[in-house]
This record gives sequence, C-alpha cells and structure tokens, in this order.
Amino acid sequence: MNEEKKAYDPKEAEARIYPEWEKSGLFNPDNHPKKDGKPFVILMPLPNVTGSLHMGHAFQITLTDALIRYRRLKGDTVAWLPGTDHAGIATQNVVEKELRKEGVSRFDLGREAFIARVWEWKEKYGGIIFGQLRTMGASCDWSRSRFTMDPAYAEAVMKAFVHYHEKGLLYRALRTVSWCVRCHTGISDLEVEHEEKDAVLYHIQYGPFVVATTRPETKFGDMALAVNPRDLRYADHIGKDVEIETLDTEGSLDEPRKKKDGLIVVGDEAADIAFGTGIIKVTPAHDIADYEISKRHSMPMLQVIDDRGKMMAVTGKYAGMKVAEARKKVVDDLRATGLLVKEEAYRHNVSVCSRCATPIEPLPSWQWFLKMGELAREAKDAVVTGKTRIIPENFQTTYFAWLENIRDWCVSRQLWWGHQLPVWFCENAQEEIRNSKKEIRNPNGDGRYVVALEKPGTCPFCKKCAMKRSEDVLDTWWSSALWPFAAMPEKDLERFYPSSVLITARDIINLWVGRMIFSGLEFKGAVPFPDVFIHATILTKDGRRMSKSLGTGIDPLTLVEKYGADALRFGIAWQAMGTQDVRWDETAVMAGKKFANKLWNAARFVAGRPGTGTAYDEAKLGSHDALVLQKLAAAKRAVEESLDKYEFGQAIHAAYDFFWKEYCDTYLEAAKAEPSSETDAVLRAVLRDSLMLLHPFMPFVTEAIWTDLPGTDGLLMGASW
RNA sequence: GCGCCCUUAGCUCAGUGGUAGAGCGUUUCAUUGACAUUGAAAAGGCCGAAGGUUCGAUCCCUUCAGGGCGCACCA
Repeated sequence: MNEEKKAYDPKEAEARIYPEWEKSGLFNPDNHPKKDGKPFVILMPLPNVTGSLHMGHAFQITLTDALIRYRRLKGDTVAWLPGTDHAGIATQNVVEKELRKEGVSRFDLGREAFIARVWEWKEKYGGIIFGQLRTMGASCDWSRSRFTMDPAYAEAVMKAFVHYHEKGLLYRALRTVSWCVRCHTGISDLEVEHEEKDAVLYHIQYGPFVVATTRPETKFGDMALAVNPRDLRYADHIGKDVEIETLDTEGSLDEPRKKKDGLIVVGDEAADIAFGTGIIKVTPAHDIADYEISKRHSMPMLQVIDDRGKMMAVTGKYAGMKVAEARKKVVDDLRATGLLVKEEAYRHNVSVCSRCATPIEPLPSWQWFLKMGELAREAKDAVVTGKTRIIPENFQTTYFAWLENIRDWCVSRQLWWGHQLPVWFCENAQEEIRNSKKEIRNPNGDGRYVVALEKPGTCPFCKKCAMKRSEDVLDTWWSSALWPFAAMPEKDLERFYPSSVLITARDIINLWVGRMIFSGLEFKGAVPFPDVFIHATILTKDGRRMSKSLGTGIDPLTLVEKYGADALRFGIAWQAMGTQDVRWDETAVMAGKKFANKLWNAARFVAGRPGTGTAYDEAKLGSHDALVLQKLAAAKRAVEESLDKYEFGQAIHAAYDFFWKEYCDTYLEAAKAEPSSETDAVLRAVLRDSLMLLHPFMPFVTEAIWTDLPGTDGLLMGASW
C-alpha cells in the first residue's frame, strides 16, 4: 500500500486486480482450493449478443456476484456460468438496420450471405458485454462460457425438437397467429405487448343488424356474425342466413357502391351481450378470437391482408393498400354508401410486437406449436409443491396466471437468424402445391415432411427429390429454455445440475424461467433450480422506466468511470432493499465511493500501528476490544442471515453500519486514546474480517487492502470466511 | 375488467402492536493528528385520507385517493 496516497484510487486498483483474479484461475471451481465443497451454481441470465451493459444488468450482476463471492468465501464449490444468447429477432433486427444504412435489405443479400453477415457482427460485438461484466468485477467462470448457437448447443436444440415431435407434443398447423408485418414473422403470445391507444369504434350496418368494430377493413374476410346464445335480441336468428348490404370491391375507387351478400349468424359465448351491439363480425383470418369462434363452428377462413400488411387481391379495388390506408378508405366508402351508422371514440389495448412496437396483424400461417397442457401442469406443480420457490412469493401469481391460461407455444419463426428447424420437405410435393390453384400462402403447407436430425438419404414420399429443409427457425426462447443443461459436458452436468438459485428480472418469469422449468423436468427429470429470486426493477428518479428509446437510461459504465466499480456496486446493493422497484438515486453511489475511501484510510491507519503483526490474547482484552469483537460477530451474523434470504440491502447496511460506526468512529478512536499491542492486534483482526464481510459487495477495494494487510496470504477472493 | 404491490424526514428508502431510523441534503461547531470523500452535534415526520379492532396502531382489518406492475381474444 502506498503510504502517501491518502485517497483510494479505484481506477488503478480495478485495472490491476481483475487481471490478477483471472490469472489466479480462481473463477473456475476446478482450480479453486475448495473444489470439493458443496456445489453452488448460478446460471447467468443470458445477455443478448446485441446487448451492452445497462442498469438492469448492473443490478443483477451486483447481486449475483455478491452471492457468488460470499458462497466462495464460505467454502462452497462455486460456479457462475456465463453465456450469450443469439437472440433471434433482436439480432436480426439490429443487423438489418445496419444494412439499411448501406441501402440494402436482407433480401438483396440472400439468406446465406445475410447469416454470414450476422455471424460477422456477432464475432465483432457479441463479446463486448463480457468485457463490461469484467469491469463490474463479475467473478464468472469464463472458461465455461457458452453461446446458444455453439455447435454442441445447436445439437441439443435439434434433439429437443425431435424429442418433442416423437413424443407427439410438437405439431404443425395452419392457424391465425400474432404476426409482425415489420419483423415478418409469427410470434408467440408472450412476445405481444398491449398498449392503450385511442381508437374509433365504427358501428356498421349489416343487414338488419349493426355491428361495432375497430377494424372495418377486415370486413372482406367476414365469415359470419356471432351473437351470444342468451342474447334475447338475436337468439331467433342463430343458425340462419341474413342478407346484408356490403361494400362492393369491384369498380373504381372513386365510386363507392354496395352489393348484396349473405352471412350466417352463429351463437357463441365469446360474444359479450353488453359490449357494442352484442354482435361480432367473425373474421377468422385476422383476429385470433374470431379464429377460435370459427373453429367451434367449422367455418372456413378468407385471408384479405398479406404478410406485409397490405390488402390482398380478393379485396378488389382496395388491393395493395396498407392496412391504415385501407381502413380510412373503407370508412369513407361506408359513410358514402350509408352503411356507417355511428363513430364512437374508444380507448382500448392495441397488441404490438414487443421487439419493434409495430401493431400486430393477426394472420393465418403455417406454424409449429408445442402442446403446453402437460408441460404447463408439470411446471405449475413444481412451484406448487415447492420444488422451485419463487422469491418473493407474489411473483408466483404472474407465473400461475400464465400457466393456467396458456395456449400452445408457437415456436417457429419466419426469420433467418436462428436454429433452422430439423424438418425436411418433399420438394415435389411443394412443387405440386405451387402449381395448384389453391390459395396456400405458405409453400410448406403440405404434410409431406420428415422430422429428423439428419437430412434423409431418399425422400420417403416421392423417392427421388433431394428434400428441402424448412426455412423457419426456432423461437429464440426455445434454445434459452435449455440453458441449464444444453452443451454442458457430462462431468459438469453431474455437479452443476440443478443449479442453486436463479437471479433474474421479473419480465422474463414466463418467457424464460417457466420454460426452463418444464424443459428441465422434461429432459433432466428435475427442476433446474430450487430458488428463483426476482430482483427489483430500476426506475429513474422520477419513477419512469429506464429505456434507451426514451433516453431515460443511466449508463452504469459512466458511473464506474466516475466513482469506481465498487462504489457502483455499493450504491446498487444499498438500494436493493425490498423487491419494490428502485427509484435510482446516485447519491448512494457517492456514498459508496466515500465508503471505499473510508476503508482504505482505516487500513492505512491500521498499517501504521506497531502491534498489528501478532494475534491477540483473549485474556488480555479490554472492554472496548471485547465490544468491537462482539459487534463484529453480530454484523457477521446479520450479513449471513440477510444473504441467505437474498436480502442484499440489509446485508450491506449491516456491514456498513458496523464498519463505519462501531469500528471507525468508536473503536478506532478509542484505540487512539488508549493504544496497546492487544488493541493493535484486534484492530488488524477486525479489519481482516470486515474486508471479508464487504468483499462480496466491494471486491476491488477489499482485495487491494487485503494484499497489503499483515497476516494474509493469497487473494481475498480465495480466502476462507 | 380481474389480481398483486406501493404511499414514513426536502430526496431515495429501512423499520416496529407501546418515546420513529439510515444515506444524501440542510444548519452549527471542530481542522494540519487514517480519512474534509472527516469528526461531534442539531434542525426536520399528526408514518397518504377516513373508519374499525385493541388498554394502545405508522404497523392488523375495511373503504377511499394517488402511483406502479402483472394478467385478459370485449369485437
């Protein structure tokens, strides 16, 4: 320690110490002196390869590393397993955006070249976040890092697909699904978000009835009208055709005309007597609820909007218009022909793509679905029976709500970046479809395919074609669901599965945690972790969400630059009290910087005392000495108890209070007044233990002091609690 | 719409069935002595509102107000 340096210099220490830790090999449990302890394993929630460190990561890394370092000191065999997620849609979007700047689309490049481009991008930027995690002091076992598209990982992904297919849980179907016209893919229910927006509820004349709808432009795909069977106003019409007047799609855009048509009236509980006029126009191709009604009544469907969000040929003169434009025109024409009865201002939830916020366009398409019934039941049971605890408990509600209303998981995506499905189609069958007159939008719409890890040698259907691989890829969450075990060597699997606790954010409880739970049960016969700790979300000081697009984000790296990594970690842990959202307060980080300095200077004082090299004799202790030792023991207990309950804030408050008040302000001052060699020895011993108490939260400064403290050898991170 | 959570000092948050706590901020005093990134002290709160239970409530119950979140196929 440099005697002349009165202030702690985090930059110098951090730059020096992290490489020392890495060089020591202690991050890897196999090199750790305590490699035969009880395994303590944490799976890192996979950052996207598109990612760079944000406050959410910083929060999670701080808490996880605190626990990891604590358990390592306590003598467990600790493994914190890092990795990155290929993040299908997110990454594809980023690279497409980059291409757009060059004036090219992915279609200009073609699939192969585009994927090569994404890989290039991944190689260049995919590891950036790991460097940032190092800056934060994360003590991960980098030697065990995995990427969800590593060859071994890809193999596990493919095997899981084949497994579910053989078990009859995976099937292919033509369904109206949530579709993003911008990302150009179907997405799952969990990737749909709802935004409250102002809209207009149009009341439209349908023969003798009036129907209220927010989407008049889909009327060309109407297959029926639905009323509630208990609705006395309409009950007599159920099962009957009604003649209606509707817009004529022929002719010129300038001359709106009416024509006669017929629609059947069905009785269905989905129709809410109290809403609108109580009548639904059933448009199975463009509304998921309507699709479900259509299934119950065996109706056909007619697609009128295409996968780019444009009106299709069947809409005649409206063909080619974008949805918004078509809506406006259709409303004008309805008004001109007298079919528009009323317009009503209406505030409702609009479904948007969670990736790009584009309004969802429900469309019929061929997709693969994983049957959720049995898997969901098992996933629920795991939490009900306590095999996995969700902490805090009230997040169980989120989990159960999802599992109880769950629909089959749409796992296929019409993207290029991702795990291509191990599905092989008969080319001749596809050719037939292309030549047939039937309107089948997806050329994969034929049943002649094989699900297999390897491409079949001969086509079992036509015996001559080469067979063509499905162009779809898997939902990115399919591969992350396998994270607790995929591509893990057998030797590691024995020790590291199941892991000890998962520390993650609440927005992926269902997207990720739930899916890991049923995948773990399915493939390993055991839940992947006994505890799931859901940490708080960090908000801005005025209570808004931190978001890049709103410009409300705070960059943790800037804070590290300004105050040091320990200070940031301190500030985060200090505020991690309950699980209530945290309104970010930078003064806690400043307090952390001051505290690091306090530690540093206390150590300088102790180093300057003559008697610190020896052990103290308990018999010779004075009352101050005994008291500080007693307070230390209490603080130690408080830290242990708090960390065992994932109460990080409470833990660091206890350590802070002890060190600043009891040790520095009280004991150290008393030691100045009545110096003795026993006191010097106690000063040293208590400092040593304090460093250990604080190391999980402030690893750099404690390590820096430890190295120079008499009576310690090796690194603090490898020491014993 | 249903469900969950929050409301305590100027700010961000702890906390307990029985004189209210921390960090930061504010005020006063101390200064070459580990640290001014300091020490000592002080000011500052009818613990969101109204009822109820209780000998007693900031804490338990009910209702209300404000804020947040989750879920939902109201067209």
